[in-house]
Amino acid sequence: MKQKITLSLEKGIEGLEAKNLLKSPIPKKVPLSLSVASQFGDLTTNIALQLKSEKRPMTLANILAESLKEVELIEKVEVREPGFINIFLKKEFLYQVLSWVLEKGEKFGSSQAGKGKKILVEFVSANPTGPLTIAHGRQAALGEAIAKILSANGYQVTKEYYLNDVGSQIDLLGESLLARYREILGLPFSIPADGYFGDYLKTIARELKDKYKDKLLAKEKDFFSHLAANKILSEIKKDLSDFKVHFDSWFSEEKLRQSSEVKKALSQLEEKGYLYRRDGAAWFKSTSFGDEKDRVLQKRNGAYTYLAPDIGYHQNKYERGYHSLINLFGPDHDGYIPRLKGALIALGHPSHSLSIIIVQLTTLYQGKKKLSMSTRKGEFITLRELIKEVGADVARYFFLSRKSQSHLDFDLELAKKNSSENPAYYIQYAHSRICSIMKFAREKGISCEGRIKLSCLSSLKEKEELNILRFLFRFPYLIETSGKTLQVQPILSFLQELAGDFHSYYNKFRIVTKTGDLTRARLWLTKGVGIILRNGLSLLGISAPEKM
RNA sequence: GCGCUUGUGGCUCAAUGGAUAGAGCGCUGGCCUCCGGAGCCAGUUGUUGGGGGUUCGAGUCCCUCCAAGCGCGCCA
Repeated sequence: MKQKITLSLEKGIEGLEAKNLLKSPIPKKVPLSLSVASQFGDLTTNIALQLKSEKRPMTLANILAESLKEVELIEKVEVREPGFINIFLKKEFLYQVLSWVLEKGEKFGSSQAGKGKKILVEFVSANPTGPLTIAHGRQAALGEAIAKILSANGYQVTKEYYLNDVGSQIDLLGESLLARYREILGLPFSIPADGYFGDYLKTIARELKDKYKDKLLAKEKDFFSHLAANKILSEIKKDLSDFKVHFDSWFSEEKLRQSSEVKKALSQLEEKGYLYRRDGAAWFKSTSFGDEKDRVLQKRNGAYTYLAPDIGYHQNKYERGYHSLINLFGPDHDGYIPRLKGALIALGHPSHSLSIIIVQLTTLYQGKKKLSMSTRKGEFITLRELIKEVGADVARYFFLSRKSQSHLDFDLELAKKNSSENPAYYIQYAHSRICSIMKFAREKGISCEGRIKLSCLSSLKEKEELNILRFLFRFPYLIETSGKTLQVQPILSFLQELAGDFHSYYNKFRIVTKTGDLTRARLWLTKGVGIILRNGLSLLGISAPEKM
């Protein structure tokens, strides 16, 4: 539909050009967007305001509007000051949309726009040195939703977790566990100053004592590192699975380092002249790419810095056939972006092929009280505790209710409330209400299965009904936009609005009436809303319960 | 000091550069003999942190100041 209108607008513009009314070249794209309010029609274009001409925008708009009148399914075209062209679609078109929704069901809103292009989404990637925190939870919720949205747009998406299972943090973890082990055996112990003090290591130490007594004291430090990391990793996997987040791939830094990939990437950088040696260390010339200073890749003692294997890792992503990479990082990594991106550009990858989404921190509140967190000190609310307190759906709702680059204040007290004060249930309630209506109708012997009769839908005349139909029309465009902007939050707002309009509609009109055709039409409408709510919630990873 | 992010009713948040800045919570008053009251309806609450600029049009873009969070290692 949009295409048809765009086409005839383009024709109209060519017409203007032919009459020499334009001062600027014809724009490549004609902007056509969904109207912000129903009084402005269904679709809107501001093209007349964009064109440079001797004539007033209003004059141009009126000429262009004429060219649209021919298009089928357009009810009317209005031109409003200062030069908007508002397009009203025929009711028949909206009925058609509803029948598409019912026909396509859970596929409605999906498209093949991505043409199966391979995309890799990397997120969470928390070091296996402690339990997942709520900050990771926010990333998990967001990453999962982005992956689902991209899939719905026809991309072939892989979700990957980069596992920093080697390096100084892991060494510290091992030392910390050894210390706890000695502690529990009644031996003198000391935890490294920048080690891990959380109680979870005590728990592991206790298990070791119960199983092996003091026999492990002879083991190397590495033994404890591996043991602790593996143990914690399996907890992390369990937490994610409880949060309904599933990774397709776990990429081990240790295996990466064992391979020659890191070395290879560094020598490629050297070939291209972006690597030099100074003070016995190997430096990457990241200042060539806007970084504030050059960065060390290989230390004087021969060990890699964090950046080196990370370059190798990203190079490896490209080599695996992904030409579009999306990374979710915490805000503590934002200064890190120029050097990573710089390295990838140096290796010949286009700068737009890597999108980095910074997911800001979450501050947890207990009512008015702020709860502080630090993994190393062992003071934090874990993701597990959060899910236990409020449930996965509510946690997701709050995580996704703000755009990713904003700080999130998470009020535990509000989230725990099982009542109308908790906004998380609003959409779900609409969905279960719909299921309940459908059940009621079935029990009355009214069936709305089978083919939809478009003639029957013409009973939908109320402005509330037409308004809801417009929502259904907007849904596929919403998914499309979301796939481009990688913004998840607008989907939540949309569902919230749709649920709200449906609640109002329900209170004002009866769905199941005495008139057969009207009842069937309204049930179809109700069913359609249910499908959209379900599809939308599913993209967000929130369940759509039939009963609550 | 430098960089990134944020600043919108009492609170938590919306608003592809677009038309009258919207929701929820809170507060006040109403709504089930009938499809789920975790809902609905009405009312209340705004100099979009301050100041300049670009634009037909700015909460949105640019400059500047203020405030908050985070980051500025041969840590990861």
